[in-house]
Amino acid sequence: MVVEKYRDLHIKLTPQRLAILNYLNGNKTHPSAEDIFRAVQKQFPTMSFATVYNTLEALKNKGTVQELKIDPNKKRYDPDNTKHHHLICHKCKNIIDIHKDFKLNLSEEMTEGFEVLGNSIEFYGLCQKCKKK
Amino acid sequence: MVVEKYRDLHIKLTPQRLAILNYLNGNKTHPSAEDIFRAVQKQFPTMSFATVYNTLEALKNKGTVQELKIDPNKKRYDPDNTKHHHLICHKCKNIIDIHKDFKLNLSEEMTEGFEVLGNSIEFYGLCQKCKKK
DNA sequence: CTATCTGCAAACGTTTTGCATCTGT
DNA sequence: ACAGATGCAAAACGTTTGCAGATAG
Repeated sequence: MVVEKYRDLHIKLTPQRLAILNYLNGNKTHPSAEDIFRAVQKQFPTMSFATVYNTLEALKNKGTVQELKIDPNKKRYDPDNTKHHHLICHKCKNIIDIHKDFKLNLSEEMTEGFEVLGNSIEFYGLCQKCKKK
Repeated sequence: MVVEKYRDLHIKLTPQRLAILNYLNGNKTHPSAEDIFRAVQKQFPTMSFATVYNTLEALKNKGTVQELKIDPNKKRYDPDNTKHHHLICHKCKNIIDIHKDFKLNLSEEMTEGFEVLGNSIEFYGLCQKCKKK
């Protein structure tokens, strides 16, 4: 059952939260808060944005969901917490995941004393559909 | 003189725009619209945000300035239009430029028909100051 | 039982817009 | 001369917050 799966998050599993978790589970569309809101609202007509953001905040803190900075106009969320990158279509803004580990070494002189802990790559291009037009 | 430098942008060079261009010229701080507004307001007390955004829009279209998606809360702008990446401090959000070209090849099967045109890398870490604390 | 969550509405910070006036080319 | 820029205020947009009532653990 679904509930079992999320027990170890140690957050209160309200029906609304379970609906959000189910919507996110395996979701590769990198939805915005509004996408999530709209999807869950079908099941819970009284659903509010406060609950969506509250839940996303909790999931971020647990490391279950990642906030993406890919879209300058709104935050988007990614339930895939394995290390991966993104390939984004310039035109339609569609995003696909790139599961590949790149070795990106920076020389000391470039980092100005920074301790480098991670990286995230955005690839840009045109998806098949947009290329044809 | 400064004006000469920007003639070939073929946009109207108003005093306000020249002030913005001067502020951006060689600027490595990746300023937000408000940073720009505040800086230019000192010279032009009647300066408005509309003018800042309008000018940034024009410069984006000319490829002179790049809009950064690094900060989820506000857009930041980068007048360096050479190919480079960014290293960002998790704590203080300070950004430094990384001028290095990485070869990032993606296999056909990964790109799902996308035509890959470019990439942008964000490195994350802790800057010297924040590391000490 | 109580710490936490929900839903509503109001507040917030950033960005965009409409419009009358002004100005660079 | 006139296309396009300015400045102001209002509106739009995504996100956050305060709070009273509800509920999971």
